[in-house]
Amino acid sequence: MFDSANANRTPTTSIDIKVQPVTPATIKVACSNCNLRELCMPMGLTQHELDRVDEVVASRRKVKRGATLFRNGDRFTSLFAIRTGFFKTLTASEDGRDQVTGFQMAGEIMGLDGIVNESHTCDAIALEDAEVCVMPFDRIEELSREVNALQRHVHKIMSREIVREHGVMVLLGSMRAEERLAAFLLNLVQRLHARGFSQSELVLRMTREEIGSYLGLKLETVSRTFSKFVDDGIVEVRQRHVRIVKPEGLKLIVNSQECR
Amino acid sequence: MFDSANANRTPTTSIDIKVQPVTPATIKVACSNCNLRELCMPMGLTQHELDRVDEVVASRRKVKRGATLFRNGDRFTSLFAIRTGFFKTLTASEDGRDQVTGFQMAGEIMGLDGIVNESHTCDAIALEDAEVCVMPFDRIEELSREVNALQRHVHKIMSREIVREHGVMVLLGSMRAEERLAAFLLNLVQRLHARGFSQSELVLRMTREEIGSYLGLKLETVSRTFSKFVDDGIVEVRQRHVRIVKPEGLKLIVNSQECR
DNA sequence: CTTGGTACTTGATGCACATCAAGGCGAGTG
DNA sequence: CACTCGCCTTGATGTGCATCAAGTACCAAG
Repeated sequence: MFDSANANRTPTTSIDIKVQPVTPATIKVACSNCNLRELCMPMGLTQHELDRVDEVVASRRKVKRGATLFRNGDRFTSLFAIRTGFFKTLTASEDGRDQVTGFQMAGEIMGLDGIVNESHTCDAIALEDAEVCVMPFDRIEELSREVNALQRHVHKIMSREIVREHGVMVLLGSMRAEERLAAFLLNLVQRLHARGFSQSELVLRMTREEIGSYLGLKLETVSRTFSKFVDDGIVEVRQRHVRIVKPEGLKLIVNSQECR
Repeated sequence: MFDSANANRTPTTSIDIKVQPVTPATIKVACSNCNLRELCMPMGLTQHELDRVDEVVASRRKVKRGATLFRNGDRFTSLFAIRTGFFKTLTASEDGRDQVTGFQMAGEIMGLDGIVNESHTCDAIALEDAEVCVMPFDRIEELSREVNALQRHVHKIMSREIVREHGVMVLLGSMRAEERLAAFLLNLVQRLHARGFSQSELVLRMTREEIGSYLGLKLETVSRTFSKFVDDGIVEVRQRHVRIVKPEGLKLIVNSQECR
């Protein structure tokens, strides 16, 4: 399960959203040999279990930059593991107010919100061309009854999401603008680093407005705060290219909590 | 499973925290005849499944007002279903900043945050004398491999928590003080109403400061906002006793979104 | 090249909420 | 009864961020 990003993939045309059934004819691109498996697969499986887990991915789907993977109100059937690309999830309250509730990158799972009412409660939109593994949820449930490690893994993924959101609540409820942005940047590089990217350089896939929406700030405030960090020599910013010069500087800001 | 609050309970002394093993000697207080089962049990079980689910609750535990059920760093072993009483959960970031991340009432489940790392990441503190059902998580996992409805139920509970937190993120990220408090009150009465209490009257179990912490506001702001609602004739407030005079007034405030 | 559009930056001003400060109310206690 | 303590209310003032506004940089299309 949770197969994502592999060099061996079938060539595809660039139709906006395309479903590729996984059949014997398709070149085998299984979770078991996916290079993201440490990120999204349960560890310590037997070979037999690994083979079973491969069955979870029903198909793959390409999502063009700007396209929607699923949207609020869509019937829930599957979870999605990101193979490549970058997403945002948008939650809309009844009254039209909407807000970015997360940014997801390769190896992360989307769609957990849909389980309760069998219908999604947020929109998932690709911020760059992406490919996801489609994992029908009833198949996940079926298999996780048989493979204990998979069952535990599913529980952990959901629990991790709950804990992550606790962190965002603390951020939104008690941090000042500089602290929020510093925490955001640190979180991003940390996740990118876990995927083999630089610890100090990153390319933002989202606009200032999207960052602001996520952090509960206006885009002008995000921009100003970036500028302040640059003035203070903590980061260098050119467009969406960010280079963290003093990571300790950011950590210091997050832990300062002079306010509230 | 998820047995909570029942009239038939064994008499206990008032030792601060007390564990009551469920043995044949104990008067039978099973989920299957718990009056909260519609809230926290999967529906549509066969009698046999019901009997199995009863086994999930290993013991019960009383928690005095102000006492801690579990705290950040405690080893995770069990989920807790509230039988009676009212809790808050507090999340503390490394730097000592802490924040109320939720208020839980009878029929609700606590401890989901502990699954990922097998250790709790928040404190659960009783706001009034309470009793919880202790449900060892490995027993839940074991049984949910056999009872499909239970498996689905566990997934739904976790997904529901994720969706709830999305709502809080929107609240914290985009609402003004009045909107936050109005949304908070509406949420509370709605949940209380589902438990058979009044739709218009409620007793707050938490201080203004705790409400403020949850809503990302200072206690003075919470107090002032209450006063404003009283001036506008939307609610009546006497201490922690709140009477909602115009529920539409509150709904209007939540949906106004004039700001941000 | 020019043109247009989107994303971003920066300045000026205003406002919502925090902060600081001074009581008031109710409950428990000596 | 007075006393204390925790919790709450209310006023005065300050400030962090939103809002409004103008202008710049970059990119894609003509």
